[in-house]
Amino acid sequence: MSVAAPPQDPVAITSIGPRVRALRDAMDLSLRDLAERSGVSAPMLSQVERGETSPTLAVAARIAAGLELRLSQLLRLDEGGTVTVVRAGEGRRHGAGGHAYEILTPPLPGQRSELTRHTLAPGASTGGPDDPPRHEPGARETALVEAGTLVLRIDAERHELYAGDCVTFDADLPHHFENPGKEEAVLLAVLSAGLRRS
Amino acid sequence: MSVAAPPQDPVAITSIGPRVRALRDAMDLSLRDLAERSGVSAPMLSQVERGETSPTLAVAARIAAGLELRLSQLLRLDEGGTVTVVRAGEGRRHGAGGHAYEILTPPLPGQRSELTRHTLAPGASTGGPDDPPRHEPGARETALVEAGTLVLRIDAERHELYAGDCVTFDADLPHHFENPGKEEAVLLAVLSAGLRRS
DNA sequence: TACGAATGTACGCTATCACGTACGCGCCCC
DNA sequence: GGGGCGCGTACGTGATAGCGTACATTCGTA
Repeated sequence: MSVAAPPQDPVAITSIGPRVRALRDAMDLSLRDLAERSGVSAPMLSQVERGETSPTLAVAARIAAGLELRLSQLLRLDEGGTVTVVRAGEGRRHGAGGHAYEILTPPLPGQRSELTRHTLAPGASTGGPDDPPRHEPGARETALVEAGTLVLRIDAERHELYAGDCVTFDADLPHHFENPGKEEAVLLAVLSAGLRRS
Repeated sequence: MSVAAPPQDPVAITSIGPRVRALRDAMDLSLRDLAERSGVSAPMLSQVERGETSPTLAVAARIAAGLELRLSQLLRLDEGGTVTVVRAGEGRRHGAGGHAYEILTPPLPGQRSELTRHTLAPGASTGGPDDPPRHEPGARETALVEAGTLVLRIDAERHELYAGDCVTFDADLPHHFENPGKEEAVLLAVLSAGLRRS
C-alpha cells in the first residue's frame, strides 16, 4: 500500500467557525466577552465564526485558550478522528491457487503499515520463488503464525515456524512462505513501510 | 457568563516550526518537495519553520496534510501533550489486573511498528479511563479481535468489536479497550509509529 | 413611545501573511 | 575550474488578517 497522494482535505479544516460559535454559546459568552478572554477583537471573532477569514495559528490558539481548550482539541472536533472498522471477513480479498489473503487495514492516507491474514493450503506458498515479493527499501515485516506450520525462506536462509511463532525481518529482501504441512496454515503479516518518500 | 479562569499560554503554541522541520527531515523532503505536497510555497515553509511568521489555519492545515498528519496532531506536539511518554510501568504488568500482554516484535533499530497480543479478562480493560494510552502523534493502531468481544472507547466514541473484527484508528487519541463479555478476550494490536523526531 | 444597554456586523486602515523571483551556497561531474 | 543542480534564504509585491470605530438591531425598562 504505498500511499503517496495528498492525504486529506485541508480546506474543510477551516470550518472551526461553527464550532467556535457553538462553544461560545455553550459558555454563554458574547463576542466581546470572548474577545476579552482571548485577546482577539470581537469583529475578528465574528469573521472567524462565519468562516469569512482563516485566522493565524497565533490567533486561533488565543481563541481556543479563551474557550479553555487547546487548539488541537478545538481542531479535532472538525476533523473527526479516524476510526475504521473492518468486520470479520469483510477485508479486501486477493490471491489465487492455494494462497488467499485478506487486507485488514483500510487504505487511509498516512497509513504506514498493512495488516494481512494469509491462508495457505498444504503445499502452497506466498508469491513463489519466481515471483518474490518486492517491498520498498526499509520496509520490515512481522509475521505471526496463527495455525499450522510454515517455512520462511529469505535469500538462502530457511526458517521453520510453528503456530504461535512470530518472526520479524527486512521485507525488502526476496522472501516467501511455504506450507510444508498437511493442514491449512494461517499467517498474520504486518508490513511496515520505510520512512523515505521519493 | 460564568467561567472565569484564564487557561493556558497561547504563545508557546506558535512554535510548530521546529516540529515541521524535524518531520520534514524525517521524511527526507526538501522545502520544495513539501511545498509541492502541501501547496504552500517553499519560502513560506522556511519562515514557518524558523518561527518568523504565524501561518493561517488554512496554510497550517495544508502543511500538516503535506506531512501526512492532521493539524491537531501536528499541534499536539507543541502543547502540554509533550508528555508523549508511554504509561509508566504498563510494560511490566504482565498478568496483573486482568490485562496481560506480550510484545511480539523485537526492539530493533529502525523498527517502526510493534505487535502485541493482549488478553483481557471479563470486565478488564486496557489502560483504563484515567490512564489512557498516549502514543506519539501520528501513530496509528490496528487491532484485531482474535477471541471474545471488546469495546473500543476512543474520545467519546464507542465501538463494539467481535471476533474477527479489525479496527484501525489514530492512536494518539486517548483510547482503551474493555471486555464487556463473560469470556476472556484476545486482541492483537499493531502500533505503527508516526514520523520520527530526530 | 422613548431610551439605555446589550447584541452582532459593516467600514477603513495598518501590519503582515503568502506568493513569485532571485540570490548565495555547497555538491557532483563532465 | 567552470558549469550544472540541488539546497535554504533574502527580497519586493499583492492579498488579507486583524485592529479600532461606528452602525443597525433587538431587548428590557421607564
